[in-house]
Amino acid sequence: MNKPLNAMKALSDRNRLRVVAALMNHEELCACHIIELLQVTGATASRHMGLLIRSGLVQSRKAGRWVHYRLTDDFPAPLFQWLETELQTDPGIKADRKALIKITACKH
Amino acid sequence: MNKPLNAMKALSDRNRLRVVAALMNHEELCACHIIELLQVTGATASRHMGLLIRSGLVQSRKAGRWVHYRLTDDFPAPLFQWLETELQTDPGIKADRKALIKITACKH
DNA sequence: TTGACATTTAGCCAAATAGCTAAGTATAAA
DNA sequence: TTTATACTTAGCTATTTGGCTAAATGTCAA
Repeated sequence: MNKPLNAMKALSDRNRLRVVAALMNHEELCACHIIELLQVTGATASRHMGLLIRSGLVQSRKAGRWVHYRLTDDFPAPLFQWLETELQTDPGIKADRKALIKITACKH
Repeated sequence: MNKPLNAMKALSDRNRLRVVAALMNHEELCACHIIELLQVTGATASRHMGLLIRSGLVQSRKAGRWVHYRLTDDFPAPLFQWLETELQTDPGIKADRKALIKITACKH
């Protein structure tokens, strides 16, 4: 039961859940976007993303100095659907989405 | 995002995930069944069940000296579906299901 | 009412985890 | 080649969490 257990562990932290919610709306986000969104140090963001990658929910792509993250192609569909309905109306997530408009405005 | 976050936290522990998997197959389980399944003290089982209840995934029914647990009526359907597919073939869960046949044989 | 039993709560300890700073690695630009 | 930038890794600290034992609560039976 390690696969679902690791997925649950990955999503059991507020900041990681915020990142996944952001990636459900953004196809791809750069590390610096995530740092900006969560308001944590790069080191902290990097550790969260590493854990999400090891859980199999997120994948990364290195482009020059930048790393871009996205949900994996086989992100579990039922999980996606459930999160979508649960988070759609959440005030915190809505605030994040608003913030991301500005954050992603400067492209890399 | 507290509701999904608390659900994820509830399911991010191996023993609690095992209990939920068991309840997906059993309609209702007594505290003593869960103690027997997990091989932990009553106190530990009670704390896990309290957390599952506060997460909204499980409800309890007191019958005399015994407490029976079941999944809540509004256990998120997509989550149920995902867990079902993920856990169906899991060796640990299959072993639990086998063990539960004997454990639940003596009724309260 | 007393005693036995089922569960919960309180309190302790060890392990895990989220945050930080500082140091290391890798890439691009000067 | 040197410097600056983007990210990761290592190592530290504070907090959380899962296990236990012991004590408390609640219910049934004698």
